[in-house]
Amino acid sequence: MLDIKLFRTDPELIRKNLSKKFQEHKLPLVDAIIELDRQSREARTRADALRNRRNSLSREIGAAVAQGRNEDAERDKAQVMGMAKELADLETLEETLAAQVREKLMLIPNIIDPSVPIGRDDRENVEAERFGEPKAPAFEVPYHIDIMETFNGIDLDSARKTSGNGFYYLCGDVARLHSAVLSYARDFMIARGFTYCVPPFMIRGNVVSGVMSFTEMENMMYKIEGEDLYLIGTSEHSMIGKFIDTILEEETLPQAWTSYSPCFRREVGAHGIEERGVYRIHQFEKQEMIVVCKPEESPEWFVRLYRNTVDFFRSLDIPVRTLECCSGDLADLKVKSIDVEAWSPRQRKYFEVGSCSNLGEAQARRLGIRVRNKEKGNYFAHTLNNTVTAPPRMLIAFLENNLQEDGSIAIPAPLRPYMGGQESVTKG
RNA sequence: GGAGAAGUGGCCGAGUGGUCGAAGGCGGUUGACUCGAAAUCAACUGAGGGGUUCUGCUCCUCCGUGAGUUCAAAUCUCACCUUCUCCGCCA
Repeated sequence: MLDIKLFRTDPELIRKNLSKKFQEHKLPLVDAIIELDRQSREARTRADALRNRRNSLSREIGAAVAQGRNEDAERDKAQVMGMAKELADLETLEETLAAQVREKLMLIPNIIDPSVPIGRDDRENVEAERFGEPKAPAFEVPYHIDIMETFNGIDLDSARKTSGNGFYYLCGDVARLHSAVLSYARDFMIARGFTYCVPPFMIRGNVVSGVMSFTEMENMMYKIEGEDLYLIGTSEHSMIGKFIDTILEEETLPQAWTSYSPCFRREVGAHGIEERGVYRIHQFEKQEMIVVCKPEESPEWFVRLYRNTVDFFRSLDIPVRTLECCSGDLADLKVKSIDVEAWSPRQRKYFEVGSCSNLGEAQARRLGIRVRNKEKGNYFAHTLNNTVTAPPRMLIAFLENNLQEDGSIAIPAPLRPYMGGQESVTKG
């Protein structure tokens, strides 16, 4: 969501940005917004004048009544009532116009960072950097579910029976690996100065509609029957929601949080739930990071955030690369976004394990997350978020990359304390 | 689940129809005093928006949300939302 003032001062910037994002069909909206805003202000100015007149007359009536000048009071009352209709009509107009402006404003994408590569869709995303040599073992790497099954580590049949497709039972060492990865990720982020947080796993409807669009809400969120509560799709929802309609003291910034939560996603209209696998599922767990900071610091934080994920995966000996999201693939709210992808020795390609986004002030503007500043006036904070790791999916990369020829799984040193000191997991 | 109470500025808290955007206190900023932001004293200190001859002036809106009564609503009426306390139940 952009500042309406930008439409008054620099509409050309908005138009160019639309072209970069291949959303030329929204160009007429810009002129529509400018015109509606003009009408809106005009209505407001006229209504303000009438309200001013009404207020001063009301004060006079008060004084007249107090002094027993009833004729004066009655005369002024008649005057106020005489303009009541006009004012009521104007106020309706004000509301209608303001709502129209807001509605259209929501459709205009955020101004993207100059560094974002121009492209139409995800096929034009650009590889930025590789970390670690992609592994190509001499032996065949099985499908991740098959690897898990050799350890009796997954039971999808039972999960389908109890919960349906898109759920899983993780068992034994695989379940322990899952928890170990999360615990390690938590400590990894704490060591880097982030504050650990376990947030609510359900949030109210008004928070949901604040943090995402209506279609996103329909496609992602599970609603609790009979309650105004939704299961979170990521802890970012509760973590950012925590700041809704607050004015932060400047010295409390930056706020760097790492949060844990289960995540629930309906995945309607997405790519569907994977039949056999834990790549895309209805329920998973995730260690997340979010940052609320001053505008001038957000580009620097963006780099720090995705580097955390890269370093985390590298510490587990998993090769990764970063993929720059191109202009056309970038969600409307985002200024810049980069995916972290892990290497799959089985598929011999990288696949997404995390996504880092800088939302600029767009999210903060929408949610009313401001920073107090007496000299310059209060301003909107910048918000960012990034995945540390989401284990069911990251386990795919973990198992494939650490699989030994004898079928055992090597446990990289940093993870061993969380696995009872084991150096490897073997078939039992 | 049952009963009761309450929602006011960064925080606490007064305010039951007109000069109330709102007493008082805390916190904060600035100044005086001082070796010293320890104490004391003084001034200032909510948010959003419009207009403008623009770093000033001015106007409008906001006291949980929405509707209503009235010339006029923080204050009266109705509905809703939320929170708290006690009892019951339970990890």
